[in-house]
Amino acid sequence: MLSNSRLAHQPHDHGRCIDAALKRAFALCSERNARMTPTRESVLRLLWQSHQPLGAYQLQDQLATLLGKPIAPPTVYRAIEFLMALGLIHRIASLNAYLGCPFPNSEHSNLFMICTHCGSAAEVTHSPLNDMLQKASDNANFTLQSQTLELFGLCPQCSDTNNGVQP
Amino acid sequence: MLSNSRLAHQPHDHGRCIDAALKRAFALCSERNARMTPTRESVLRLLWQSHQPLGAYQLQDQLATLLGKPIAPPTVYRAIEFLMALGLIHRIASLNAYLGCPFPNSEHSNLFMICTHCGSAAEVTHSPLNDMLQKASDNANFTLQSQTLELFGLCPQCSDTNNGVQP
DNA sequence: GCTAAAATGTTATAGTATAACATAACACTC
DNA sequence: GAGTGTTATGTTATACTATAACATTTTAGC
Repeated sequence: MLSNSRLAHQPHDHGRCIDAALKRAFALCSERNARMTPTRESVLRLLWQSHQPLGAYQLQDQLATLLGKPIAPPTVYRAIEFLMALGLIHRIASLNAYLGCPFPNSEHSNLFMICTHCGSAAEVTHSPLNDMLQKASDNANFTLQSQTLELFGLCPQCSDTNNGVQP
Repeated sequence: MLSNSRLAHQPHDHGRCIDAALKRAFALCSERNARMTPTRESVLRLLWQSHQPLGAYQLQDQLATLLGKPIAPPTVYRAIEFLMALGLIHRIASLNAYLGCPFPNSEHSNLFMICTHCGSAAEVTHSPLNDMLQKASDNANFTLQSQTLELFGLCPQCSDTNNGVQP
C-alpha cells in the first residue's frame, strides 16, 4: 500500500516536501515537453505548502499575494488544468478543492483520506481495493473507466489528541 | 452484494419503481414524525423518474413545471436537504447532482456506478468493500466517518450496444 | 528579427449553493 | 375553534465555483 498518510497527517519538513514535489514536476515537464511557468509553479507550491486541499479561490488569493499582482479566476483554473493533465495534482470532488499528488508517476487509484477536523488529506494507493472495485464492476457488467474515492474521518493526529492541528 | 444495478441500468417499469420509493418514503416519515409535503414528494418523484442523477437547477425547472408555479432555489435545496437527512436520496459529489436511494433503511456504503454514456447511476452495497476500507483506515490510524465512492464507466446497456439510452 | 504556437490577461457570465428575513401552514393546547 | 409555538415555504439577495470568448504577451524555433 503506497501512501503518504504518515507524511500528510503529521508535522514534518514541508520545505523538503515541496522541493521534492517541484523536482518531480520539472522532471515530468521536460519529459513531456511541457512548460512549468511561474504561475503553474506557484500553484503547485501553494498546494504543497499545506497538505490540505485548497479551493480555486483560496489559490487565487494566495497566488495574488505571492506574485504581487491581481490574478483572475481563469488564470488559476488554467494552472489547475495543466497540473491535473500531468497528474501532478488531484481534484477532491466532495470539497471542490485541489491537492498535490505525492506519486504522479505511478498508475494509481486515488483513494483519499481527509480529516474532518484539521482538513489534511492523504492519498493512498491500495491495489487490493482496486482489484475489488474492478471485480465488482465486472460482476455488474460495468466497464470501469475512472473513480472518485474519498474517505472522511479523523487523521491519526486528530484521533489521538482531539486537538491536533497541522503546523 | 445489495444492488439496484440491474434496475437502474435497464429498461423497466418506472411507475412501480416510483411508487415503491414513495411508499418507503411515507413509511419512513411517519416513523420519524417527519412531513412529506407536496414539494418534497415532487422532488423525490422527479429523482425517481429517471435513474440519472439530477442537478438542483434541473430539479427546479421540472418542479416549476410540475407544480405550475415558479420555484426558487432555496425551495429545491430545502427539499433536497430534508430528503438527504432521511437517507431517501444521495448527492453525487462528482456531478453536483442528486439521486433517489433504493434502500434507505439499510446501513450501506454508497458505492455508485455511473454511466458516462447514458448518465444512469446504480447504487451498490458491498460489504467486503466496506470491510476493506475500514481495514485500510485502521491501518492508517484513520478514524473513518463517511465516504464518497463513485465509479464512472459504461453501464451494461451502453457497454453492449454502445448506443443504449435510458427510456 | 520573424513567425507560429503557447501562455496569460481581461471581461463577462454560467452554474451551484446558501444567508437572511418575511409569510404561511400545521399541530397542539386550552 | 382561537391562540400559540413550530415547521415549512416564499422572497430577495448574494456567495462560491467554474468557464466562454476574445485580446495581448511571451516563448521557441527558424
